[in-house]
Amino acid sequence: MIDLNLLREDPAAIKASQRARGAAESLVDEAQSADAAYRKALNEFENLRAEQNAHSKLVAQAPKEEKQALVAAAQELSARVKAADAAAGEAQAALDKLVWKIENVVIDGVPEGGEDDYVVLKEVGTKRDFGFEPKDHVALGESLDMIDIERGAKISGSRFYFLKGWGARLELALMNLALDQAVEAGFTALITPTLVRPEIMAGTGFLGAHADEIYYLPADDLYLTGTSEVALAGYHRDEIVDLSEGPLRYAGWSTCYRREAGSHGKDTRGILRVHQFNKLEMFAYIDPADAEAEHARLLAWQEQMLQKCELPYRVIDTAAGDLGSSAARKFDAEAWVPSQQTYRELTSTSNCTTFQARRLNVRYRREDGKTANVATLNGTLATTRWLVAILENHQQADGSVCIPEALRPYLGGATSINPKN
RNA sequence: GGAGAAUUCGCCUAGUGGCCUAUGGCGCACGCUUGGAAAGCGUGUUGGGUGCAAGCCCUCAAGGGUUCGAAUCCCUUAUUCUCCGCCA
Repeated sequence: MIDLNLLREDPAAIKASQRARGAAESLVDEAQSADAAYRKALNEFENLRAEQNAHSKLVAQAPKEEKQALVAAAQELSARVKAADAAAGEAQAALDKLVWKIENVVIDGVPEGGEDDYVVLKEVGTKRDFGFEPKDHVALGESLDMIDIERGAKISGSRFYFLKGWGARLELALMNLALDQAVEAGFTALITPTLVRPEIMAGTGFLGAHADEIYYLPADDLYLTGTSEVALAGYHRDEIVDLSEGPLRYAGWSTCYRREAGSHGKDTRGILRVHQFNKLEMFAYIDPADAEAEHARLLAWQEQMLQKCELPYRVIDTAAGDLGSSAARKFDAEAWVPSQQTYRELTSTSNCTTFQARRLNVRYRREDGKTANVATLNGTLATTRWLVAILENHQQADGSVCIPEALRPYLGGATSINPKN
């Protein structure tokens, strides 16, 4: 949620952000008056409560014969306190409802507009001139016996698959390469729960507009997470974390589950868009003043991984309207996919500033001893989707796939994956 | 799945309806003492809300309830532990 102080002091900034996102500006005015009403109601309740507390002391100390009269007065006061309490509670609920609808305030420089209004920040690497008709990852996965989509569908339905042989090994190699890089950079490795309680799902903002993207287990009232970000963000919920030795950085590995409810007919071929995949996610808790610098670092680590996998890619600055509600800025790195002659997202990194931490109540102690909300940031370091780009970009004319050097130590030193016959 | 016990400040702990504006210890911080340290002594030490401020309000796992008044009584939920049962 947004900072209420900002709502009081600089509502114009929030309005500008809402405008850039194409979201309702009127929410800001509504929230402001709800805030004023809440504070008024709270004040009335607190004054009455103070009166009641004082009166209660009189009752306790009064001699027996006076007690009855005092209690009678207290009863009447008690009723008024109860009413004021209820009114304040309602005012707060009304305020919360409005405030929760306001999305994070975008950072200056984020392009305005929607999905197609991104700005390309850079293009790195060269797209290969194959000199032959490159196969797509489905054909490669099949001929190299790495990806079995048919049997995936037989077992679990569409958008499921088996990774087999070199496919399974390549996936684990990729995850291990990413994990080792993260650990070397100072991240703490975490394997996270993938089933979480409703309040964690809601707290991380995933139960909002995209609730139908999420698998839910009604018998247990648990949600399957679409990213370990959920568990990583919830990890320090209701805590005052120690940032005196620098930011807390976690590298969370988990399987991710997504219903892909809104994408029927989109990317139906192959493993580009699937219901279940693995992901290594970076997550940082940091002093808000350092958040933008950390965002740049996360992006740099992502680029490092892409370069280790020897993939041509570009980096885009996502437009305001295409940001998640928690993100104040988002960079995506997209790898070139030869069979589609287009760039496809392999990583995404969001700076959530204090928005997510405020909702999850994660704070740190500042140098002046006061507590304040931390900033949280997240970013992908590897996912199953990377296999698509790796297979397609490194395929050879003879149908084999050359293994990027950085991955070889994780694959017993193998240099290429070859067809059986 | 069944039965029982527990949850109080970073940690341990006192507390069975008004004197709890929550006890004591450990730890931590600051001060005194010291050549310096330890010990000792003293002071401080949960967070949050609201207000220009003084202050006031909330916070004893969470949420409800009873009561003029709840850490304390009742209900629900969560978590932990013990025992029994079941089990890949």
